[in-house]
Amino acid sequence: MSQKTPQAIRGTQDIFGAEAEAFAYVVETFERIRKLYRFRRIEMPVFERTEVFSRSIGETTDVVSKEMYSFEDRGGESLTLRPEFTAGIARAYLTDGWQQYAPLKVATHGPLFRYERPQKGRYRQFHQLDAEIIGAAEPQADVELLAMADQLLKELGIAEGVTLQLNTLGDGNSREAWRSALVEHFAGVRGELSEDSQERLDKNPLRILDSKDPRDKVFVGDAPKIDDFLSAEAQDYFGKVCDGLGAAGVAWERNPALVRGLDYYRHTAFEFVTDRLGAQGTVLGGGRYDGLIETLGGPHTPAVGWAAGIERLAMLVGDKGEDTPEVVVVVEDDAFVTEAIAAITRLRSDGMSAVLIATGSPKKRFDKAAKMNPAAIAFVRSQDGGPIWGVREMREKGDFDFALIVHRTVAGSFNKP
RNA sequence: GCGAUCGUAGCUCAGUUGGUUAGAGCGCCGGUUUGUGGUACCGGAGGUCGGGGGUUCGAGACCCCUCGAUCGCCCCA
Repeated sequence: MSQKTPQAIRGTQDIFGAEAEAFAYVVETFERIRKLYRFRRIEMPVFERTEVFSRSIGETTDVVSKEMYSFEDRGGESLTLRPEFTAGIARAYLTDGWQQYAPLKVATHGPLFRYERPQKGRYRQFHQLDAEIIGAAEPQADVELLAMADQLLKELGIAEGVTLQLNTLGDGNSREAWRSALVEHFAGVRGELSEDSQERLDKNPLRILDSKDPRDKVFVGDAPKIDDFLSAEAQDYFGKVCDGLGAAGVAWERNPALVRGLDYYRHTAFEFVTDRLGAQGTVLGGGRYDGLIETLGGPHTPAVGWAAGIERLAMLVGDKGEDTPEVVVVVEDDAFVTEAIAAITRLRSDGMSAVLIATGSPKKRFDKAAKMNPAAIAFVRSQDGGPIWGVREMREKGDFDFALIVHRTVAGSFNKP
């Protein structure tokens, strides 16, 4: 290990080869699906004023104080690398006049940053797909978003082993009533809870529900259920979401312990989870955040959205492998490099992927060419002082004579022989 | 922030209870043979064994510190 080479920043990744192909495959599939559902593409800044995130998330949480990449710019302004998409999009909705397009369906993807300890499927710079519907209060919006997520996972070929867990947090009042009941329930057995959960009881009681500690699980089973606190409207809303999912053919299961840590979440909450990624099982998650836009100083605006970790999806997708070239052009005699460059240019213009090999001994050049497993190898050598082309077909490429096509192209002749 | 495991050539790894000039495969470079060519053979470059300190006659192996990686806890917008 050289002393002088700077190390990559902890939690960042250099993605290469088959992994990069899998990553691109995820993004390309998302782009295709998002158009099917008519979500409009947006590009967002990677950093915002810190308050965009701190106000929406809540000043007090650990999330804001410890887990954001915040820094001061030269003017003394506190800025933060985006830890999520939603807050920035909500800000743009207000500052860019996007309210005129409501209900607005938007999609984007890109890097996000969180100051966390890296582990499997978890990085400091990571990447997400994101889809939001802003200004739509009806349950159909939730359904459409979930149907899109479901189709995405299916088309990525990873739906097997991934399940949609669904819950409702109810409206503001339902949620509050449930929360107090939970606090009361757990406070009664406080001393028997894990240390972590005793702290959660004060800071974030809903989170006790998904504690991994067996000491807590004992009391989670008979904890109050949200269903007993839902208002008639909230119950009706959730019912319509469930019905819609049924109509859309989206399979799901109820998880009454699925919660959100932040107060602006209402009604629908969901996660697509797998057990194939160790401790980081959530592959796509989201919910309705009717309270968010108000925290940024906007009017009450219902909205719902989800985000999905690209590297987690890419891990499930598995190796996509890199394409092999269609043609490898081997320069056997260095006198004809120019001809080879002209020829490979024609190949590429005609839509064939091609690589040029012109280093090493002639023998090694052919070895290298063969190793790339191309459909054909084209080679130029000297004969009577001039260049002469040869083509060798390495594998079948359909019902046409690929070698002949390549030969015509490299030789610069498009006439019939 | 906490815990466990790990850190030997570009990559994947060997390296016996601490004992001579630290090895293999792949890759890379060169060559031989084959003379229209993927698989054979020979050779070469490349490592202060993550870094620092300590124990010892002697440390890649043992101890401490440090950095990094992996996985997990916390947190998860």
